[in-house]
Amino acid sequence: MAGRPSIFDEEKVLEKARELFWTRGYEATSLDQLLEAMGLGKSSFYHAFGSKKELFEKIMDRFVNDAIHRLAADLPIHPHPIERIREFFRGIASSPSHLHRKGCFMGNTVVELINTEHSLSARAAKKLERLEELFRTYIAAAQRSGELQTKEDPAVLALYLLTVWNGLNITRRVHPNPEALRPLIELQLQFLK
Amino acid sequence: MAGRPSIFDEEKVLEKARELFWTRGYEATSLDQLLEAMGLGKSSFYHAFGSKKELFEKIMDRFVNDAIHRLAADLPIHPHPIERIREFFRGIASSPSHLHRKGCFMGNTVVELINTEHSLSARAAKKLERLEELFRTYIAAAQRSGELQTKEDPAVLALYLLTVWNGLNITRRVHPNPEALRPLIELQLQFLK
DNA sequence: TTTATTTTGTACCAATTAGTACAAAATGCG
DNA sequence: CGCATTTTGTACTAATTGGTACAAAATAAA
Repeated sequence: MAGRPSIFDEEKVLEKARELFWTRGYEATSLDQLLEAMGLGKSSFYHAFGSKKELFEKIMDRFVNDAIHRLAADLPIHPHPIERIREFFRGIASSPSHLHRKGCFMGNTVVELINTEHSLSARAAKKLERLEELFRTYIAAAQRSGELQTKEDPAVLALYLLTVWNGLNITRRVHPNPEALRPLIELQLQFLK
Repeated sequence: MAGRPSIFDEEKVLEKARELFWTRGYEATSLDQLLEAMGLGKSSFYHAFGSKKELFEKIMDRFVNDAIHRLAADLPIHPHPIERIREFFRGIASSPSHLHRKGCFMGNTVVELINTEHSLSARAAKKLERLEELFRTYIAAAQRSGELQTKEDPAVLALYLLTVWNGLNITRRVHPNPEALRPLIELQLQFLK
């Protein structure tokens, strides 16, 4: 227990790497771009993170998607969880355009890597399943509490919401304007009543 | 008007290339993989297609997404166009698993290249807009003919269907089984009445 | 059969890819 | 201090990336 102290703050350096991976994807993010953004030398990088792939895995596990994370944190303390879910989706419409272009980190990863780096794609898919589970849990609870009247199977409704999320994250790339997205989202949310 | 005859059938060779691009994506498909699959030498390749990027553009323009193409061909001759659209979506559930893994060529392209090869991503986005227009046209017609009772704005309904399509093409990667997809799709189609 | 035209095969290229080897530097502990 | 331990910087690799140069091959028309 001694050794030369490391210069970098792991938290900050991972954040920089995530930003790059999120916007450019896995393959299109080169090691040199990572090193530059993280402010690390090659030696420190490999010593600390092992490989590009391991770094990517670590980032997926740590941050998941910001949005998912925030939602998961908010739901248990919200008096009307379903309303919080509605806000989750409504927020998409008013996002700044650079967020439209980034879309969903996990969705992007599933799409990009499913036939080339399947283990990474599957790992991302599991995060999306966690989001789906989150939806299912709170939908079921809301049906019991009376916040939701619908008799639809919570599992199907949850999968529906996941698909809305996935769909919006492509559609918002095609139509990055709130005027198009807002009525679309309101329509989609009509199943949540 | 003379010259050495070319060995390859352009149609077949483009089909091979599309298959590769569709499953692996743009970046992850190397020139060597293309040459091998197409059965061409480098010289013939560059002479005939210019560059990897131009080839990709040509393929996008020519084939678009198979599914979109077939739908666009069927709709004008179908007695109940909306029912044809429903079948379009129901077909997803019963697709073989290799199609689940491929997803939508244009959706994949929008996602992969939006921050790295923006012109290609935008080109793909335009194809998706064509699909959206197709939906809008036939929804509006069905409202006039009485096949649809809903009073929802055809533009919003069309964007909704595009988003369902986009969403399913990610969700089907996470849940490639018909038992999960079928009730989901039926739920989503309830707006089409 | 020459000639213009087009396609093809081979060799080559500079740049970039992810990743390693290894010694020097910087610490805490005994 | 001196030593074990850890992190860092520099140099180096082997493989792969997309793309070019150029001459040989194969044709149709004159």
